[in-house]
Amino acid sequence: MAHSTIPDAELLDRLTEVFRAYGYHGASLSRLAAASGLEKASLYHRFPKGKQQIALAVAGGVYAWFQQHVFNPLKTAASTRDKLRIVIENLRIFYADGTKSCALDALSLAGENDELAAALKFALLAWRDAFAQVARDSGAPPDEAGSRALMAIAKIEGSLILARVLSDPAVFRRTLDELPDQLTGKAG
Amino acid sequence: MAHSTIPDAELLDRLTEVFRAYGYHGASLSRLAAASGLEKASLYHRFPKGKQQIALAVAGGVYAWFQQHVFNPLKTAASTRDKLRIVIENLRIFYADGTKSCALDALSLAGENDELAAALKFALLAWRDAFAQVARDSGAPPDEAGSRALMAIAKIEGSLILARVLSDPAVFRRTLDELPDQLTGKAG
DNA sequence: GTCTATAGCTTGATAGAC
DNA sequence: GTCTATCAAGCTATAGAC
Repeated sequence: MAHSTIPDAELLDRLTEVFRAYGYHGASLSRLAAASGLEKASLYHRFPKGKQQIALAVAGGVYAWFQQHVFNPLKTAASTRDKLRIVIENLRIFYADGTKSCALDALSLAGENDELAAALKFALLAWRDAFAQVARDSGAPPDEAGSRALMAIAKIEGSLILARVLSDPAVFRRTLDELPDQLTGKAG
Repeated sequence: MAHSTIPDAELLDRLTEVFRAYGYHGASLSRLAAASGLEKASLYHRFPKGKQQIALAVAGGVYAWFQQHVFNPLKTAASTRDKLRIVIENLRIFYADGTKSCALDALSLAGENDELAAALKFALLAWRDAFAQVARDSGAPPDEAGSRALMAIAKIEGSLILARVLSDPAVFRRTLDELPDQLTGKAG
């Protein structure tokens, strides 16, 4: 991609925003082209298999972001409190304080797209495992830790829907505030 | 089947399923026609303003269902425990044990559609108020009751996304199991 | 009230110039 | 690597027969 006028990372970011805002079916090639600043034919040059490949790249990009800003920080030797403070701040940034949807939600109504569905499932399981480790560190048994992690993720996902419908990020903010207690078991 | 009129309620149910399965943009007139058994022109006879009107009717139908099977049961004089048992069973039915999406989620990425957005917000606030009353009945102050209600709804919505991505309804089931404690404050 | 047929636009995708 | 131009198929929506 040496001669590209727009860097790959920047391009992927812009494409991601379209999928998060409109969902899989609503993210048309026209919208993707307009948002990226490229023409449709140029998008096909970079993603020869078209929209499915773009969606898969978006899912992969989001996974990579989470790996760097959520999963990896939780694996350091820092205290649970310090790690969670960083991760919560990063989640606040990723979801733009509750104003942007989760890619997991936006992409999971794609219909016939097994590869994408598998990628979303893989990413979600990695997220669960990262959160579950926090629960284990605070004394939860393995299966309880996994359930607690999934519940915490469910609250985040759900609060983003509510923030969207209500045009009010308050529920999302409270969810992030409660995340430490949620994972460490001080609340159900 | 040809030339036989379909009852309004049955028709609305089938249209609703398409929106819940594919989202607003993915629910094309062709899919709506195929699922309803009517031709596109017949759908326009019943909904002259087209897809926007269908989506609005779907939102209204879901609201009516919730009013009858969730909001009203919570207003009876029965015990909190008994009321919640009924409501939880009805939610399990509506979401088909976690295999069907929430209309709130599926319709809220519609883009430019202020009327639909307002209807979704209205329905969600009614749901919040119904759950909040349960929290108040168990001693929560008004604003805490409202927050607790929204959190409970967020968990339901989020667990449906997770169930969809994981193809596993376990998280949704656990969310429903925890709903009574969630609302009455025995868990955060 | 439902149908067939079709209009006009948008979609995902391709060909070929530069 | 990006562009203009184009295609067939799909889209929302309409007209008019029965």
